[in-house]
Amino acid sequence: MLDPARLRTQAAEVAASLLRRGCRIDLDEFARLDGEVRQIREEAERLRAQRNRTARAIGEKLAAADKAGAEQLKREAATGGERLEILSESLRNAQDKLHEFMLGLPNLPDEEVPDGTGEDDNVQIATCGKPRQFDFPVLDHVVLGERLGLDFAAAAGMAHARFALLAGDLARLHRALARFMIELHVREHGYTEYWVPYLVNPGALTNSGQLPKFADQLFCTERDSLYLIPTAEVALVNVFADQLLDPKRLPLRMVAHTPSFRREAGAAGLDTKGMIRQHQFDKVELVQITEPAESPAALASITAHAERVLELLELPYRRVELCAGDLGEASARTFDLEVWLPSQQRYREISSCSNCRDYQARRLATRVRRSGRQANELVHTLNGSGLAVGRTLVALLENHQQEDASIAIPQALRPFLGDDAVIGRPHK
RNA sequence: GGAGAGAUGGCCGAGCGGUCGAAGGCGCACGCUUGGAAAGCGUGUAUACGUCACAAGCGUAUCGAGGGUUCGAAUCCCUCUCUCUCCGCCA
Repeated sequence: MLDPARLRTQAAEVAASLLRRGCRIDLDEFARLDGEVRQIREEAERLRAQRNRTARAIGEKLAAADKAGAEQLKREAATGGERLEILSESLRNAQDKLHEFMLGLPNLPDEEVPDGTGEDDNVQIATCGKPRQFDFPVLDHVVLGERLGLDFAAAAGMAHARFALLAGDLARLHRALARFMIELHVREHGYTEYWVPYLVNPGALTNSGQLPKFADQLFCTERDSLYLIPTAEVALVNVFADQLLDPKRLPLRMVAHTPSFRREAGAAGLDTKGMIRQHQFDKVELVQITEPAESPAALASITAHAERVLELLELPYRRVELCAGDLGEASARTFDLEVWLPSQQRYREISSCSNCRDYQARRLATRVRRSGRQANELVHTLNGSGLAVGRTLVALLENHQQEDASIAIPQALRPFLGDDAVIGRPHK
């Protein structure tokens, strides 16, 4: 959510900023809704102040044993209640409308964010690692995976399209990857591990920015009105909802390994083959909660933490900065990490690291306590995938395949895989 | 799912129709004390919104949430949510 005060005082700047990401705000509508709220509230507060004064006076009369005076005041106070009731009702309505309007607005892009309207305008910042030259025909992860225990038919049979099932060494590899990532972030990057609910209520999703706009992308349990998390970010960021934090506790670094569930509505025809785009995928998610001034540095750190995973797994990748038009709803600035896929001869997203500044914090009401007469402040929140486990599995299979279709395991991962150096060697 | 108990400020905990935004303690901040620290002593310390200069002051709201009774509700009534205990079921 944007700062309503800023929208009042710097309307033109806000509108221009939103326009960069392709969002046209109706400033007149805002002014109308906001003005209505303020006008009604002013009158309601005046009436309430009057009522409170009278009630206090009655109390004083009674304390002074002035029964007659108290009765007199009571008679006066009896009128005017209906007007206040009407005002309260319309105030509630006006506030709801304003709130709904505000919930529809995305975050403002940071000034450094490049212009652009979509994916094609994103800016490559760096490439890291060289795509390997193969001296044999490369196989894609579906062919490689099926040899090892990847089974889409079984998954579709028991669930639906866009679900996968892993067996044997592939399931072991998947588990090893997740453990490797989370241990790295906990032991070397200073994150605290969380284990969180995979079903959350609408309030949690509104706080993190998924609702009300993106309900279509979420799986919902009809009977209980709970939603499956589309990312652990939702759960992690809500841990500190409604809290006033001691600045000494910041920055908070949190990591969780969870499944993520996405309906992928509107993605018909995209990545229909393979494990790239699934309804359910595991992800190791990083979240940082920081002092406002620290969030730019934190974005750099969270991105570096995700990159470290790719480096240790010896996977070639590049870092891309999203243009204003491609930013996620809550993000002010985002770096995507894209891993090289030999079968596709291109880089594919494997991590997205975002600084949401105070956009989520405002909905969450997560603040830092300031001493003296300084006003308390909203924290900044950041999130990044460190990494998407399924896509990492895909990248690992393809990049580390050998001529006999077995998979070489990078050194750093071996301790998590019973020290195996290769998996899927053909049987003699 | 059944029965009972509870939900108060950053935390603990009193209050059970009026001057209660709320005693007391802890914590925290500042000061005194000290060679320095601890202890001790003193002072201060809820949040959000409005007005306004993001000051002071003033006003409004907030004692789990929503409704009700009343001139007036943390306190009384109703509904809901959550937590705990016991029973049932169960990975």
